[in-house]
Amino acid sequence: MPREAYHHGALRDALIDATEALIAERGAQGFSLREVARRSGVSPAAPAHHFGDAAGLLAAVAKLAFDQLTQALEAGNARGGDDPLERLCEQGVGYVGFALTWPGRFALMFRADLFTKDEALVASADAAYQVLEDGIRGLYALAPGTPLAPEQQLALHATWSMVHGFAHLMLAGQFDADLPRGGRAALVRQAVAPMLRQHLAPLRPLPPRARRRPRG
Amino acid sequence: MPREAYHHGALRDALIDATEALIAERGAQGFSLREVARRSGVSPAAPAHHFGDAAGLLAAVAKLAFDQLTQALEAGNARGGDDPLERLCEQGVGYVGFALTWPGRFALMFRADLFTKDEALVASADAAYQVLEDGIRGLYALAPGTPLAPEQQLALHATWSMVHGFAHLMLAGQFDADLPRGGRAALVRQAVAPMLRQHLAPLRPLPPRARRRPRG
DNA sequence: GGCGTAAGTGAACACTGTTCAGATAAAGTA
DNA sequence: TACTTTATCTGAACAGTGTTCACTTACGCC
Repeated sequence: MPREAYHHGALRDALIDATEALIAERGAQGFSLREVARRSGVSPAAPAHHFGDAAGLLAAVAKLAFDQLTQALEAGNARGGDDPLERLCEQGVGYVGFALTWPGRFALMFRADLFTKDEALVASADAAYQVLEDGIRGLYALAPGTPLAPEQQLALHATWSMVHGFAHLMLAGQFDADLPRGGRAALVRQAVAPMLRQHLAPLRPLPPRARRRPRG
Repeated sequence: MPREAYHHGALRDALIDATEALIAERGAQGFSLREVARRSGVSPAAPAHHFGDAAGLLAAVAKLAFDQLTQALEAGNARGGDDPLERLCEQGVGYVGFALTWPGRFALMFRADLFTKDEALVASADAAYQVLEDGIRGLYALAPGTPLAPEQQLALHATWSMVHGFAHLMLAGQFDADLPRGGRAALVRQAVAPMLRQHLAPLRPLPPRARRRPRG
Protein backbone atom coordinates (compact mmCIF):
# COMPACT_ATOMS: atom_id res chain seq x y z
CA MET A 1 0.00 0.00 0.00
CA PRO A 2 2.96 2.42 0.12
CA ARG A 3 3.66 3.62 -3.40
CA GLU A 4 1.83 1.20 -5.70
CA ALA A 5 -1.43 2.78 -4.55
CA TYR A 6 -0.75 5.83 -6.63
CA HIS A 7 -2.72 5.48 -9.84
CA HIS A 8 -0.71 7.95 -11.80
CA GLY A 9 -3.57 9.40 -13.81
CA ALA A 10 -5.46 6.19 -14.44
CA LEU A 11 -7.50 6.70 -11.29
CA ARG A 12 -10.12 8.77 -13.02
CA ASP A 13 -11.05 5.98 -15.38
CA ALA A 14 -10.72 3.37 -12.64
CA LEU A 15 -13.26 5.24 -10.54
CA ILE A 16 -15.67 5.48 -13.44
CA ASP A 17 -15.31 1.76 -14.14
CA ALA A 18 -15.83 0.88 -10.50
CA THR A 19 -18.93 3.09 -10.39
CA GLU A 20 -20.41 1.43 -13.46
CA ALA A 21 -19.78 -1.99 -11.96
CA LEU A 22 -21.30 -0.94 -8.66
CA ILE A 23 -24.51 0.47 -10.10
CA ALA A 24 -24.75 -2.59 -12.34
CA GLU A 25 -24.73 -4.72 -9.20
CA ARG A 26 -26.76 -2.62 -6.79
CA GLY A 27 -28.55 -0.07 -8.91
CA ALA A 28 -28.12 3.68 -8.93
CA GLN A 29 -29.46 3.79 -5.42
CA GLY A 30 -26.78 1.43 -4.09
CA PHE A 31 -23.93 3.67 -5.17
CA SER A 32 -21.47 4.69 -2.50
CA LEU A 33 -18.46 6.90 -3.03
CA ARG A 34 -16.48 5.16 -0.31
CA GLU A 35 -17.24 1.74 -1.78
CA VAL A 36 -16.02 2.89 -5.17
CA ALA A 37 -12.85 4.25 -3.60
CA ARG A 38 -12.41 0.99 -1.71
CA ARG A 39 -12.72 -1.08 -4.87
CA SER A 40 -10.22 1.15 -6.60
CA GLY A 41 -7.80 0.65 -3.72
CA VAL A 42 -7.74 4.29 -2.82
CA SER A 43 -8.64 6.51 0.09
CA PRO A 44 -12.17 7.90 0.38
CA ALA A 45 -10.91 11.40 -0.28
CA ALA A 46 -9.19 10.56 -3.54
CA PRO A 47 -12.23 10.86 -5.83
CA ALA A 48 -12.81 14.42 -4.73
CA HIS A 49 -9.64 15.49 -6.48
CA HIS A 50 -10.84 14.23 -9.85
CA PHE A 51 -14.58 14.86 -9.69
CA GLY A 52 -14.93 17.27 -6.81
CA ASP A 53 -18.00 15.53 -5.65
CA ALA A 54 -19.93 12.29 -5.67
CA ALA A 55 -22.36 14.11 -7.95
CA GLY A 56 -19.45 14.96 -10.21
CA LEU A 57 -18.38 11.33 -10.54
CA LEU A 58 -21.94 10.27 -11.28
CA ALA A 59 -22.17 13.03 -13.89
CA ALA A 60 -19.21 11.52 -15.71
CA VAL A 61 -20.84 8.09 -15.60
CA ALA A 62 -24.19 9.49 -16.73
CA LYS A 63 -22.50 11.24 -19.64
CA LEU A 64 -21.10 7.91 -20.82
CA ALA A 65 -24.53 6.35 -20.41
CA PHE A 66 -26.06 8.97 -22.70
CA ASP A 67 -23.34 8.31 -25.26
CA GLN A 68 -24.13 4.60 -25.13
CA LEU A 69 -27.84 5.33 -25.49
CA THR A 70 -27.08 7.41 -28.56
CA GLN A 71 -25.27 4.44 -30.03
CA ALA A 72 -28.23 2.16 -29.29
CA LEU A 73 -30.59 4.59 -31.01
CA GLU A 74 -28.36 4.87 -34.05
CA ALA A 75 -28.07 1.09 -34.22
CA GLY A 76 -31.88 1.07 -34.31
CA ASN A 77 -31.82 3.54 -37.18
CA ALA A 78 -29.49 1.24 -39.05
CA ARG A 79 -31.72 -1.78 -38.48
CA GLY A 80 -34.67 0.20 -39.78
CA GLY A 81 -33.14 0.68 -43.21
CA ASP A 82 -34.70 3.32 -45.44
CA ASP A 83 -38.25 3.32 -44.11
CA PRO A 84 -38.61 6.28 -41.68
CA LEU A 85 -41.34 4.46 -39.75
CA GLU A 86 -39.23 1.37 -39.31
CA ARG A 87 -36.23 3.44 -38.32
CA LEU A 88 -38.20 5.14 -35.57
CA CYS A 89 -39.69 1.86 -34.37
CA GLU A 90 -36.27 0.29 -34.14
CA GLN A 91 -35.05 3.32 -32.24
CA GLY A 92 -37.76 2.53 -29.72
CA VAL A 93 -36.69 -1.09 -29.55
CA GLY A 94 -33.13 0.09 -29.03
CA TYR A 95 -34.21 2.49 -26.30
CA VAL A 96 -36.09 -0.13 -24.32
CA GLY A 97 -33.41 -2.70 -24.99
CA PHE A 98 -30.79 -0.35 -23.61
CA ALA A 99 -32.85 0.23 -20.47
CA LEU A 100 -33.32 -3.48 -19.84
CA THR A 101 -29.72 -4.37 -20.60
CA TRP A 102 -28.28 -1.64 -18.41
CA PRO A 103 -30.89 -0.92 -15.74
CA GLY A 104 -28.37 0.79 -13.48
CA ARG A 105 -27.19 3.17 -16.18
CA PHE A 106 -30.74 3.89 -17.27
CA ALA A 107 -31.92 4.56 -13.73
CA LEU A 108 -29.01 6.91 -13.16
CA MET A 109 -29.63 8.94 -16.31
CA PHE A 110 -33.04 10.11 -15.16
CA ARG A 111 -32.16 10.67 -11.54
CA ALA A 112 -31.14 14.27 -12.06
CA ASP A 113 -30.84 14.75 -8.31
CA LEU A 114 -27.85 12.42 -8.21
CA PHE A 115 -25.45 14.21 -10.52
CA THR A 116 -24.29 17.66 -11.55
CA LYS A 117 -25.56 18.96 -14.88
CA ASP A 118 -22.20 19.92 -16.31
CA GLU A 119 -21.48 20.91 -19.88
CA ALA A 120 -20.27 17.54 -21.15
CA LEU A 121 -23.30 15.77 -19.77
CA VAL A 122 -25.78 18.18 -21.30
CA ALA A 123 -24.07 17.83 -24.66
CA SER A 124 -24.30 14.05 -24.58
CA ALA A 125 -27.92 14.12 -23.45
CA ASP A 126 -28.77 16.55 -26.24
CA ALA A 127 -27.05 14.31 -28.78
CA ALA A 128 -29.28 11.38 -27.81
CA TYR A 129 -32.33 13.59 -27.99
CA GLN A 130 -31.34 14.79 -31.44
CA VAL A 131 -31.32 11.25 -32.81
CA LEU A 132 -34.90 10.82 -31.68
CA GLU A 133 -35.95 14.23 -32.98
CA ASP A 134 -34.38 13.49 -36.35
CA GLY A 135 -36.33 10.25 -36.40
CA ILE A 136 -39.53 12.27 -36.15
CA ARG A 137 -38.25 14.62 -38.86
CA GLY A 138 -37.72 11.63 -41.10
CA LEU A 139 -41.30 10.56 -40.53
CA TYR A 140 -42.52 13.95 -41.73
CA ALA A 141 -39.91 14.17 -44.49
CA LEU A 142 -38.34 17.27 -42.93
CA ALA A 143 -34.79 18.37 -43.58
CA PRO A 144 -32.43 18.14 -40.58
CA GLY A 145 -32.62 21.25 -38.41
CA THR A 146 -36.13 22.18 -39.49
CA PRO A 147 -38.14 23.29 -36.46
CA LEU A 148 -41.07 21.04 -35.63
CA ALA A 149 -44.67 22.18 -36.01
CA PRO A 150 -46.83 21.82 -32.89
CA GLU A 151 -48.44 18.54 -33.96
CA GLN A 152 -45.02 17.17 -34.85
CA GLN A 153 -43.72 18.16 -31.45
CA LEU A 154 -46.69 16.36 -29.99
CA ALA A 155 -45.78 13.22 -31.91
CA LEU A 156 -42.25 13.50 -30.57
CA HIS A 157 -43.44 13.85 -27.01
CA ALA A 158 -45.88 10.99 -27.36
CA THR A 159 -43.34 8.66 -28.89
CA TRP A 160 -40.67 9.44 -26.36
CA SER A 161 -43.14 9.19 -23.50
CA MET A 162 -44.41 5.83 -24.64
CA VAL A 163 -41.00 4.32 -25.06
CA HIS A 164 -39.62 5.83 -21.88
CA GLY A 165 -42.65 4.88 -19.84
CA PHE A 166 -42.61 1.37 -21.19
CA ALA A 167 -38.97 0.95 -20.21
CA HIS A 168 -39.64 2.42 -16.81
CA LEU A 169 -42.69 0.34 -16.03
CA MET A 170 -41.02 -2.78 -17.31
CA LEU A 171 -38.02 -2.19 -15.06
CA ALA A 172 -40.41 -1.70 -12.17
CA GLY A 173 -41.71 -5.19 -12.89
CA GLN A 174 -45.19 -4.02 -13.78
CA PHE A 175 -45.38 -6.15 -16.91
CA ASP A 176 -43.86 -9.28 -15.44
CA ALA A 177 -47.26 -10.89 -14.99
CA ASP A 178 -47.91 -11.19 -18.70
CA LEU A 179 -44.51 -11.92 -20.14
CA PRO A 180 -44.50 -13.94 -23.37
CA ARG A 181 -42.22 -16.97 -23.61
CA GLY A 182 -38.72 -15.63 -24.07
CA GLY A 183 -38.98 -13.24 -21.18
CA ARG A 184 -38.44 -9.53 -21.20
CA ALA A 185 -36.24 -9.44 -24.25
CA ALA A 186 -39.01 -11.01 -26.30
CA LEU A 187 -41.55 -8.53 -24.98
CA VAL A 188 -39.42 -5.68 -26.21
CA ARG A 189 -39.59 -6.92 -29.78
CA GLN A 190 -43.17 -8.17 -29.63
CA ALA A 191 -44.63 -5.15 -27.89
CA VAL A 192 -42.57 -2.05 -28.50
CA ALA A 193 -42.44 -2.22 -32.28
CA PRO A 194 -46.19 -2.88 -32.84
CA MET A 195 -47.01 -0.30 -30.21
CA LEU A 196 -44.97 2.34 -31.98
CA ARG A 197 -46.08 1.25 -35.42
CA GLN A 198 -49.70 1.58 -34.47
CA HIS A 199 -49.07 4.94 -32.90
CA LEU A 200 -46.93 6.36 -35.65
CA ALA A 201 -48.46 4.92 -38.80
CA PRO A 202 -51.41 7.38 -38.92
CA LEU A 203 -48.92 10.23 -38.66
CA ARG A 204 -46.99 9.26 -41.74
CA PRO A 205 -47.94 11.25 -44.86
CA LEU A 206 -49.66 8.81 -47.19
CA PRO A 207 -48.75 8.44 -50.86
CA PRO A 208 -50.98 10.83 -52.89
CA ARG A 209 -53.44 8.39 -54.52
CA ALA A 210 -54.23 6.55 -51.31
CA ARG A 211 -54.89 9.68 -49.23
CA ARG A 212 -57.92 9.38 -47.03
CA ARG A 213 -60.71 11.92 -47.42
CA PRO A 214 -61.26 14.11 -44.34
CA ARG A 215 -63.85 12.71 -41.95
CA GLY A 216 -66.99 14.72 -41.35
CA MET B 1 -39.67 17.32 26.79
CA PRO B 2 -40.39 15.18 29.86
CA ARG B 3 -43.85 13.66 29.46
CA GLU B 4 -45.61 15.77 26.83
CA ALA B 5 -43.38 14.09 24.26
CA TYR B 6 -45.42 10.92 24.43
CA HIS B 7 -47.76 10.86 21.48
CA HIS B 8 -50.17 8.30 22.85
CA GLY B 9 -50.99 6.55 19.62
CA ALA B 10 -51.13 9.57 17.37
CA LEU B 11 -47.46 9.22 16.56
CA ARG B 12 -48.06 6.84 13.69
CA ASP B 13 -50.12 9.38 11.80
CA ALA B 14 -47.82 12.21 12.82
CA LEU B 15 -44.87 10.38 11.29
CA ILE B 16 -46.77 9.76 8.07
CA ASP B 17 -47.75 13.42 7.88
CA ALA B 18 -44.21 14.57 8.54
CA THR B 19 -42.92 12.21 5.87
CA GLU B 20 -45.40 13.52 3.31
CA ALA B 21 -44.41 17.07 4.14
CA LEU B 22 -40.72 16.22 3.90
CA ILE B 23 -40.89 14.53 0.52
CA ALA B 24 -43.11 17.38 -0.71
CA GLU B 25 -40.29 19.76 0.21
CA ARG B 26 -37.22 17.77 -0.70
CA GLY B 27 -38.44 14.93 -2.89
CA ALA B 28 -38.37 11.23 -2.20
CA GLN B 29 -34.60 11.36 -2.26
CA GLY B 30 -34.43 13.94 0.51
CA PHE B 31 -36.29 11.80 2.98
CA SER B 32 -34.56 11.14 6.28
CA LEU B 33 -35.93 9.07 9.10
CA ARG B 34 -34.19 11.14 11.71
CA GLU B 35 -35.50 14.37 10.25
CA VAL B 36 -39.03 13.01 10.34
CA ALA B 37 -38.56 11.96 13.96
CA ARG B 38 -37.14 15.39 14.73
CA ARG B 39 -40.12 17.17 13.20
CA SER B 40 -42.47 14.95 15.14
CA GLY B 41 -40.61 15.85 18.36
CA VAL B 42 -39.57 12.30 19.01
CA SER B 43 -36.39 10.28 19.33
CA PRO B 44 -34.81 8.73 16.22
CA ALA B 45 -35.64 5.25 17.48
CA ALA B 46 -39.35 5.91 17.92
CA PRO B 47 -40.46 5.26 14.31
CA ALA B 48 -39.01 1.75 14.46
CA HIS B 49 -41.66 0.76 16.93
CA HIS B 50 -44.50 1.63 14.56
CA PHE B 51 -43.04 0.81 11.16
CA GLY B 52 -40.06 -1.36 12.01
CA ASP B 53 -38.03 0.28 9.35
CA ALA B 54 -37.60 3.39 7.26
CA ALA B 55 -38.80 1.25 4.36
CA GLY B 56 -41.87 0.39 6.41
CA LEU B 57 -42.76 4.03 7.00
CA LEU B 58 -42.30 4.82 3.33
CA ALA B 59 -44.50 1.85 2.46
CA ALA B 60 -47.32 3.37 4.48
CA VAL B 61 -46.85 6.70 2.71
CA ALA B 62 -46.69 5.02 -0.70
CA LYS B 63 -49.89 3.15 0.05
CA LEU B 64 -51.66 6.44 0.69
CA ALA B 65 -50.20 7.84 -2.51
CA PHE B 66 -51.68 4.96 -4.51
CA ASP B 67 -55.04 5.56 -2.87
CA GLN B 68 -54.86 9.21 -3.87
CA LEU B 69 -53.89 8.25 -7.40
CA THR B 70 -56.91 5.97 -7.57
CA GLN B 71 -59.08 8.92 -6.61
CA ALA B 72 -57.50 11.07 -9.31
CA LEU B 73 -58.18 8.38 -11.91
CA GLU B 74 -61.77 7.99 -10.83
CA ALA B 75 -62.24 11.74 -10.91
CA GLY B 76 -61.03 11.56 -14.50
CA ASN B 77 -63.58 8.86 -15.23
CA ALA B 78 -66.27 11.12 -13.86
CA ARG B 79 -65.14 14.05 -16.00
CA GLY B 80 -65.25 11.81 -19.04
CA GLY B 81 -68.96 11.15 -18.72
CA ASP B 82 -70.37 8.26 -20.74
CA ASP B 83 -67.90 8.15 -23.60
CA PRO B 84 -65.33 5.39 -22.91
CA LEU B 85 -62.69 7.20 -24.94
CA GLU B 86 -63.18 10.44 -23.06
CA ARG B 87 -63.16 8.61 -19.75
CA LEU B 88 -59.80 7.05 -20.54
CA CYS B 89 -58.35 10.32 -21.80
CA GLU B 90 -59.40 12.09 -18.64
CA GLN B 91 -57.87 9.30 -16.61
CA GLY B 92 -54.62 10.13 -18.37
CA VAL B 93 -55.03 13.81 -17.60
CA GLY B 94 -55.70 12.86 -13.99
CA TYR B 95 -52.64 10.65 -13.88
CA VAL B 96 -50.27 13.31 -15.19
CA GLY B 97 -51.98 15.97 -13.10
CA PHE B 98 -51.45 13.89 -10.00
CA ALA B 99 -47.76 13.44 -10.81
CA LEU B 100 -47.24 17.17 -11.35
CA THR B 101 -49.23 18.20 -8.31
CA TRP B 102 -47.50 15.73 -5.99
CA PRO B 103 -44.08 15.09 -7.47
CA GLY B 104 -42.72 13.73 -4.21
CA ARG B 105 -45.51 11.21 -3.83
CA PHE B 106 -45.28 10.20 -7.46
CA ALA B 107 -41.52 9.73 -7.32
CA LEU B 108 -41.84 7.62 -4.21
CA MET B 109 -44.46 5.30 -5.69
CA PHE B 110 -42.16 4.05 -8.40
CA ARG B 111 -39.03 3.84 -6.30
CA ALA B 112 -39.65 0.26 -5.25
CA ASP B 113 -36.22 0.11 -3.65
CA LEU B 114 -37.26 2.62 -1.01
CA PHE B 115 -40.15 0.77 0.61
CA THR B 116 -41.33 -2.67 1.63
CA LYS B 117 -43.92 -4.31 -0.57
CA ASP B 118 -46.36 -5.21 2.16
CA GLU B 119 -49.90 -6.45 1.72
CA ALA B 120 -51.70 -3.14 2.13
CA LEU B 121 -49.48 -1.41 -0.39
CA VAL B 122 -49.92 -4.07 -3.04
CA ALA B 123 -53.69 -3.92 -2.59
CA SER B 124 -53.75 -0.16 -3.08
CA ALA B 125 -51.44 -0.34 -6.09
CA ASP B 126 -53.64 -3.03 -7.63
CA ALA B 127 -56.72 -0.92 -7.05
CA ALA B 128 -55.23 1.94 -9.04
CA TYR B 129 -54.23 -0.43 -11.80
CA GLN B 130 -57.74 -1.86 -11.93
CA VAL B 131 -59.23 1.56 -12.67
CA LEU B 132 -56.97 1.88 -15.68
CA GLU B 133 -57.64 -1.67 -16.82
CA ASP B 134 -61.37 -1.12 -16.56
CA GLY B 135 -60.94 1.99 -18.65
CA ILE B 136 -59.50 -0.18 -21.42
CA ARG B 137 -62.36 -2.67 -20.95
CA GLY B 138 -64.79 0.17 -21.43
CA LEU B 139 -63.11 1.07 -24.69
CA TYR B 140 -63.62 -2.45 -25.98
CA ALA B 141 -67.09 -2.76 -24.43
CA LEU B 142 -65.98 -5.62 -22.20
CA ALA B 143 -67.74 -6.60 -18.99
CA PRO B 144 -65.73 -5.99 -15.79
CA GLY B 145 -63.45 -8.90 -14.98
CA THR B 146 -63.23 -10.10 -18.57
CA PRO B 147 -59.64 -11.08 -19.35
CA LEU B 148 -57.98 -8.94 -21.98
CA ALA B 149 -57.05 -10.30 -25.40
CA PRO B 150 -53.40 -9.82 -26.41
CA GLU B 151 -54.04 -6.74 -28.54
CA GLN B 152 -56.12 -5.25 -25.75
CA GLN B 153 -53.32 -5.88 -23.29
CA LEU B 154 -51.04 -4.14 -25.74
CA ALA B 155 -53.34 -1.14 -25.77
CA LEU B 156 -53.27 -1.11 -21.99
CA HIS B 157 -49.50 -1.23 -21.86
CA ALA B 158 -49.15 1.45 -24.52
CA THR B 159 -51.59 3.78 -22.81
CA TRP B 160 -50.09 3.35 -19.39
CA SER B 161 -46.57 3.69 -20.76
CA MET B 162 -47.38 6.87 -22.61
CA VAL B 163 -49.05 8.54 -19.67
CA HIS B 164 -46.44 7.37 -17.18
CA GLY B 165 -43.55 8.29 -19.40
CA PHE B 166 -45.02 11.70 -20.10
CA ALA B 167 -45.38 12.38 -16.40
CA HIS B 168 -41.88 11.16 -15.76
CA LEU B 169 -40.22 13.13 -18.52
CA MET B 170 -42.17 16.22 -17.64
CA LEU B 171 -41.05 15.99 -14.03
CA ALA B 172 -37.49 15.58 -15.24
CA GLY B 173 -37.92 18.92 -16.98
CA GLN B 174 -37.48 17.49 -20.46
CA PHE B 175 -40.45 19.35 -21.87
CA ASP B 176 -39.77 22.66 -20.20
CA ALA B 177 -38.26 24.11 -23.36
CA ASP B 178 -41.55 24.06 -25.27
CA LEU B 179 -44.08 24.90 -22.61
CA PRO B 180 -47.23 26.66 -23.85
CA ARG B 181 -48.40 29.78 -22.07
CA GLY B 182 -49.97 28.62 -18.84
CA GLY B 183 -47.03 26.45 -17.93
CA ARG B 184 -47.03 22.79 -17.10
CA ALA B 185 -50.66 22.59 -16.05
CA ALA B 186 -51.71 23.82 -19.47
CA LEU B 187 -49.48 21.32 -21.20
CA VAL B 188 -51.20 18.50 -19.39
CA ARG B 189 -54.56 19.43 -20.85
CA GLN B 190 -53.26 20.48 -24.27
CA ALA B 191 -50.96 17.54 -24.81
CA VAL B 192 -52.08 14.53 -22.83
CA ALA B 193 -55.68 14.42 -23.99
CA PRO B 194 -54.95 14.82 -27.73
CA MET B 195 -52.07 12.41 -27.42
CA LEU B 196 -54.26 9.75 -25.91
CA ARG B 197 -57.19 10.51 -28.19
CA GLN B 198 -55.03 10.05 -31.23
CA HIS B 199 -53.58 6.86 -29.87
CA LEU B 200 -56.83 5.34 -28.66
CA ALA B 201 -59.35 6.44 -31.26
CA PRO B 202 -58.30 3.83 -33.86
CA LEU B 203 -58.76 1.15 -31.22
CA ARG B 204 -62.37 2.00 -30.52
CA PRO B 205 -64.90 -0.26 -32.25
CA LEU B 206 -66.71 1.96 -34.76
CA PRO B 207 -70.50 2.14 -35.00
CA PRO B 208 -71.74 -0.51 -37.50
CA ARG B 209 -72.64 1.62 -40.52
CA ALA B 210 -69.38 3.57 -40.46
CA ARG B 211 -67.12 0.51 -40.13
CA ARG B 212 -64.07 0.67 -42.31
CA ARG B 213 -63.49 -2.08 -44.83
CA PRO B 214 -60.37 -4.17 -44.15
CA ARG B 215 -57.32 -2.90 -45.90
CA GLY B 216 -55.54 -5.05 -48.50
C1' DG C 1 -54.01 -1.16 43.10
C1' DG C 2 -50.93 -3.94 40.81
C1' DC C 3 -49.47 -5.68 36.43
C1' DG C 4 -48.55 -6.60 31.69
C1' DT C 5 -47.83 -4.47 27.58
C1' DA C 6 -47.28 -0.93 24.39
C1' DA C 7 -44.56 3.40 23.45
C1' DG C 8 -40.61 6.13 23.53
C1' DT C 9 -35.69 7.22 25.25
C1' DG C 10 -30.75 7.62 24.84
C1' DA C 11 -26.56 5.82 23.87
C1' DA C 12 -24.07 3.05 20.92
C1' DC C 13 -22.49 1.00 16.27
C1' DA C 14 -21.38 0.97 11.59
C1' DC C 15 -22.01 3.41 7.91
C1' DT C 16 -22.10 7.64 4.66
C1' DG C 17 -20.05 12.22 2.01
C1' DT C 18 -17.00 16.02 2.63
C1' DT C 19 -13.13 18.83 4.30
C1' DC C 20 -8.28 19.85 5.22
C1' DA C 21 -3.47 19.79 6.57
C1' DG C 22 0.20 17.17 5.23
C1' DA C 23 2.89 13.66 2.64
C1' DT C 24 4.30 11.84 -1.75
C1' DA C 25 5.21 11.35 -6.60
C1' DA C 26 5.72 13.47 -11.10
C1' DA C 27 6.92 17.17 -14.06
C1' DG C 28 9.17 21.33 -15.15
C1' DT C 29 13.27 24.43 -14.89
C1' DA C 30 17.81 26.23 -14.42
C1' DT D 1 22.00 17.13 -11.99
C1' DA D 2 19.58 19.79 -8.23
C1' DC D 3 15.63 22.56 -7.06
C1' DT D 4 11.03 23.98 -7.36
C1' DT D 5 6.39 23.61 -8.61
C1' DT D 6 2.25 21.12 -9.45
C1' DA D 7 -0.77 17.34 -9.38
C1' DT D 8 -2.20 13.26 -6.47
C1' DC D 9 -3.34 10.91 -2.76
C1' DT D 10 -3.45 9.99 2.46
C1' DG D 11 -5.32 9.99 7.15
C1' DA D 12 -7.86 11.89 10.41
C1' DA D 13 -11.65 14.47 11.51
C1' DC D 14 -16.71 16.17 11.36
C1' DA D 15 -21.51 15.98 10.77
C1' DG D 16 -25.02 13.21 9.42
C1' DT D 17 -27.48 8.75 8.46
C1' DG D 18 -30.32 4.06 9.75
C1' DT D 19 -30.60 0.51 13.11
C1' DT D 20 -30.16 -1.98 17.50
C1' DC D 21 -30.70 -2.63 22.48
C1' DA D 22 -31.20 -2.15 27.39
C1' DC D 23 -33.94 0.78 29.88
C1' DT D 24 -37.75 3.80 31.42
C1' DT D 25 -42.26 5.65 31.10
C1' DA D 26 -47.21 5.59 30.53
C1' DC D 27 -51.53 3.42 29.51
C1' DG D 28 -55.21 0.00 29.71
C1' DC D 29 -56.97 -3.95 31.91
C1' DC D 30 -58.21 -7.32 35.37
